[in-house]
Amino acid sequence: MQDTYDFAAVEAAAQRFWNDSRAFEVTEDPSRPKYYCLSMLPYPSGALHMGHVRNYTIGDAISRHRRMLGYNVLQPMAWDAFGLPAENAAIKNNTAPAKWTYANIEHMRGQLKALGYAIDWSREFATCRPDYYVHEQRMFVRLYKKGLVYRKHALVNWDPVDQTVLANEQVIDGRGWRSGAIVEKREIPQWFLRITAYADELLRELDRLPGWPESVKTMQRNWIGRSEGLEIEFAIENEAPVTVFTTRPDTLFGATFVTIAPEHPLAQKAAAADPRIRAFVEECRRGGVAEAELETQEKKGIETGFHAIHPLTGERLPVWIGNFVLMGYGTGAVMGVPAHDERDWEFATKYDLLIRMVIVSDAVRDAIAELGREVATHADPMAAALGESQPLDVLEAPGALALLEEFERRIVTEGAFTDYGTLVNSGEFDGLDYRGAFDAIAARLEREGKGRRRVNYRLRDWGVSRQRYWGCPIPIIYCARCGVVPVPEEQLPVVLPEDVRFMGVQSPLKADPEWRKCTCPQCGGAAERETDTFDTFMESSWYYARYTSPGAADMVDARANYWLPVDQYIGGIEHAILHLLYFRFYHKLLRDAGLVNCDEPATNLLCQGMVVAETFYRENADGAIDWINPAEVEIERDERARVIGARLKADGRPVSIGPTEKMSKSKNNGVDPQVMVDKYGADTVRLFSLFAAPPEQSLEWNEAGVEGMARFLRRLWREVQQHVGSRESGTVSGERSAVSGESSTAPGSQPSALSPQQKSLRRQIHETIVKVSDDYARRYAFNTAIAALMELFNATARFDDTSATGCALRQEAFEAIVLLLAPITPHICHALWRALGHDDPVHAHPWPQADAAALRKDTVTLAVQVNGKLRGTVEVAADAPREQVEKCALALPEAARYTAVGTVKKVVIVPGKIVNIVVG
RNA sequence: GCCGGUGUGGCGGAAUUGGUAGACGCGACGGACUCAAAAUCCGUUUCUGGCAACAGAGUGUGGGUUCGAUUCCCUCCACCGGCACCA
Repeated sequence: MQDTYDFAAVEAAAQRFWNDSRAFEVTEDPSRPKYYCLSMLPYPSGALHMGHVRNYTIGDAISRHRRMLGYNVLQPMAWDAFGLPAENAAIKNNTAPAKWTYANIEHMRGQLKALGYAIDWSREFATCRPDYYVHEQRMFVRLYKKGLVYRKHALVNWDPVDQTVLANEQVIDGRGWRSGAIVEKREIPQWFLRITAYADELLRELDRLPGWPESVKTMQRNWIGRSEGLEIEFAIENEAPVTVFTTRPDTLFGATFVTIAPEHPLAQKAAAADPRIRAFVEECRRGGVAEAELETQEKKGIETGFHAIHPLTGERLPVWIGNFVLMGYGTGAVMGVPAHDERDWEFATKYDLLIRMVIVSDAVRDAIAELGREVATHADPMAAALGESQPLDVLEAPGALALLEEFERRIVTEGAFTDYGTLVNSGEFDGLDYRGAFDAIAARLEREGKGRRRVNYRLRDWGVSRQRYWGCPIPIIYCARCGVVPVPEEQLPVVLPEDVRFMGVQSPLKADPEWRKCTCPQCGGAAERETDTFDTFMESSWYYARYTSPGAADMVDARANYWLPVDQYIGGIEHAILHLLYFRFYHKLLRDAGLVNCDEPATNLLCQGMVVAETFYRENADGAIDWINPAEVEIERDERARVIGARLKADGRPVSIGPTEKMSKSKNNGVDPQVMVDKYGADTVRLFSLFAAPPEQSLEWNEAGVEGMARFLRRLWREVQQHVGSRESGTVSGERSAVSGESSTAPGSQPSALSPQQKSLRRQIHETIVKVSDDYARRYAFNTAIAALMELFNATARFDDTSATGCALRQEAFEAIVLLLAPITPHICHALWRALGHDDPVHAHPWPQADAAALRKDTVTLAVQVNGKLRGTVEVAADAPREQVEKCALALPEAARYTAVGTVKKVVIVPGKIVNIVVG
């Protein structure tokens, strides 16, 4: 055993042991319970960042804990290797995306291995390899044949200068990131997966995922956005009718205009006839397609000159074009009900359109009903007494009209009334509530053939086409004679050429006149391949399944049903909607293809928070901001330890302190995990990652905190070493503890023989086992588990009993600490466990069990409150009767002082917790 | 704009089912060791008043429920994540 803690040697030795013994390679074993612990796979961006370290450290702690509990644990790793950054790097450095990506993978694999994760590396793969994506192409072809794939036109961001499609991320303030040109919307043909066919199941199954965070389920529910409403047809004078969808048919009589999308055929027609309208439609093309951009832009419109006929009143309503109506959503047209819709109200107010109230609030209805009752009492006392007055048939009642007019005036001047209420100004439907009006209006429109009930989803089909090179080729062939032909399965994969030269912004696939040339599988004539590639969400939607079946001829084989579903999935909250919805959708596709037999891919989900750090900056003379890395800065404090400033170490001059933000290149506040591992060791980095915050919260990286963790591990090493040294020197005989389960002469076997101090330490050991076990298994609260282990360690270090029993207790305490800490800091625990005299490796040792006898308490401490305010504590026997507890509490001098001045009204006793004396 | 989340000492955080607010760590301060420094060890550390005993205040804001609220309900504010082509 070494005197001082040499983390580099300890970590290298442990990693060599795990590697040589293939400790974490697993196979299916029906005799043991399985546990599939999955962390989201990384994009190989070049270097590991702290977000990865956090994610994988959480997953590793969970995996190693489960392993010690006896589970057959699968923890795999792969590379989400297709994506935009590789193309950007290719343009910048003039290297092929493949070469860049593979080099990054090599480097990052080494970084992951240095962190000591218990990963089964034999299952590793990169998603950019043909033997991975061939399965994705085959699935696409099968889905095409099933009718779950289709092609349609959809809007993209178009950079008119670079002549290329831009990702939303590449549109900054409405301009292309490279060219600076104002981005336009452009419609191009694209491939879609019919996720909406699964919308209902994706929604319903959320209720059967108790292990997923409520917040994620709520976000997914809202994203799917199931709504029941009516499709209503508005006839247009001299033109084809326009169909709108509404969830508020009860407000139909309040419709005073119709708004259509700029891309709507009717809008196109209007634009052709009127240059002013053409200019407006043209203006609507400016800017990108991101929803956040569309929803925050100023609502604008123009009148088309067309008129719609209200389906029930026959009234002529003006047809407007609105920039907030989107062709891709619903029918591309909405009815304008300004009195009862926020957005329509704004639009009507801006363009001076009619606002007609057709719903009144319950408060107004009740007030009018009250007036009506008064009138009725005179006219027909009997009916009034029976409550038969029809509230809205009594508008003649004095004051009723005034109430209505006042309500309408408030709507017109202050804003729409969007709650449910009672119908007015709606002909035969007056007096009905929302539900009644919905049904009655639906019935009438259906009878007259002017509308139908419809369930609508906010969820749109998944557009999978990308006009990029570095992705999986879409296996489709276009033939002049046969049209669209999927590539036959036996001709797959369609291989993406990796040895390409990147010139400018265009995809090498599209630039190469040869690659696309092929023969039509149907007629044998000359044809062309699709040059678009898949959205990279495709690869990350089924990788979890591939891990279970390395080398399988199909996507997966029978092994998938041993491992799936994933027992614990861990990843960033930023994936709450898109990735996790596609992941669930794809699993259902696998199930319906007969490849797996469960309904959901993951039973438990943990979303970890971001890793953040302080930012520091200096403003240049020209107003530009230089962001300075926290590692280069020194903090200044006042006498109360408050931060008052910061200086650059290099020049000693002050820098400004910015907000604490997510680690990023742009704010230069990233901390390189590699630097931390080199300086402090993997165990210290892992320990800090789990200690500084609970997994779901954001984690603030702070190097002083890291040093604290290193200090703790050094102390642990030293104390265990001293304990082992004193034991070996013969001061005491080498006893084994109850914790490791290997002894019959443990202190636990004669509890009555223990001194109060010994009893107290032994209780703390076993209380810690209970608490830490719960923190691991139920709460994933590694921060509090570590805190409890630190407390136990501090108590053990202070415990200076040199008797044989004392030494045995120390052994018991250190064994507990090492076992309980092993999933978090596996390297040091691997070495210390050996030092404590064990031959089996700690990662394979059973998780410790608490001894119930050690937990037993004779007395309890109760807090004594007077009127809810703490005044002292009393110590009573654990089984003391209520009367005695009350007597002790009232006898407490601090309490008696208050009870003396007033009378005791009540004494609340919560057994084992508090006594609250209520004094009046 | 819409959806979801968060807010507690100087800082990160704890308080698990409505029951002693501030565990654990960092920082700061005082002390020991040292020629000195680093490292290490011991102690103090929510704020206000007080020599002290002690008293009062306190979990983003304002209100409510309760014997008792960081925890439950309502209002407002600030910040963070997502918004379908970043991954």
